[in-house]
Amino acid sequence: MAETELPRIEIVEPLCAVFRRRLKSEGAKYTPERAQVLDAIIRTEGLFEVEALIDELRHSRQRVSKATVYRTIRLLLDAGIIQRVPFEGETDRYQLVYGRRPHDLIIRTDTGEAIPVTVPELEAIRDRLCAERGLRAQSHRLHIFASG
Amino acid sequence: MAETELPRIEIVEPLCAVFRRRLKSEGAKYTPERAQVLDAIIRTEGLFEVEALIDELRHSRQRVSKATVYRTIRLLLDAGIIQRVPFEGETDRYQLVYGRRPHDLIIRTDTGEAIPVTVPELEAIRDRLCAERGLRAQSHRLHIFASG
DNA sequence: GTCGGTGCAAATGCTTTGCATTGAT
DNA sequence: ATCAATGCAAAGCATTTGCACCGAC
Repeated sequence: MAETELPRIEIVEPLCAVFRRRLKSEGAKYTPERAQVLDAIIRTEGLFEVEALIDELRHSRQRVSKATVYRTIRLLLDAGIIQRVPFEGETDRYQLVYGRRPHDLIIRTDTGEAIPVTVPELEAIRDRLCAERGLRAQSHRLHIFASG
Repeated sequence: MAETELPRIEIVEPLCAVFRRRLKSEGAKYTPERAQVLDAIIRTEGLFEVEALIDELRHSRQRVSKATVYRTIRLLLDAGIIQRVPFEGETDRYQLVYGRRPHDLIIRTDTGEAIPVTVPELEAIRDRLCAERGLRAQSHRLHIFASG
């Protein structure tokens, strides 16, 4: 399952099914609120902030409270479906990662826009650097700051 | 000035002088409290958290209030002497960067230790990625998470 | 005496939590 | 009935800010 090709792999199974299965496996429920949160995230391009998500959901048919949004985000993190992307000083953003390569980012310093990119050779580099020091690489994060 | 050799350049001038000059240039003062904060940071190995810095300073001869620590950190950031390193979910850490190459880091998830590394080929990669999109790369940051 | 700097305590803003209620099986 | 999920409001934290006081030039 997953994690094979380059920029983005074929997702053979809808994300909501992945999430539902995950929840079921730990005795939790796939509720309308949780579905609503996941849907809103899937509709998102690139990074999102929790506040934007909450706004988005405010106008959705199934109202979802702020507390539930935060709780669902934690579940999605634990499930490996989304990933937190820390920003300096600013509030954390999140992005979908399930079935995708972990994103590297180009962040435009003029517009603030974050452009996901994939740098395949980075994994070899990082593994080598860690191996040289007797460590095992777990993940990495590359932020490139640029302007137009 | 500075910014030349690889892992770390010779610093011809003490950091406190750099800071003092910077402050003077904007009509601000190099106070004992600010000196104390900078000293504590210099004594630090690698990354530090604000809370640890405050603790450290609590036992120093010149007491420094929490507010002043935060205010001084902002000044040091603006001066390019330290850099904020965001961590997922956790509170931000900081590190000295003045007179050093922008660090790439291996961060040990087991011990919290931050190991500066330099990945020369990264600059070519980042320039290429930006050029492909009509952008100009300014800087980058690579954090590799690993454990022993 | 004018300015900036400091410490304190209060305020802020994001996130989490306690608790009573609700809903599904 | 049981067990988890929800919404709300309150609590928690790290950080920032307002303000009165202090010290250097």
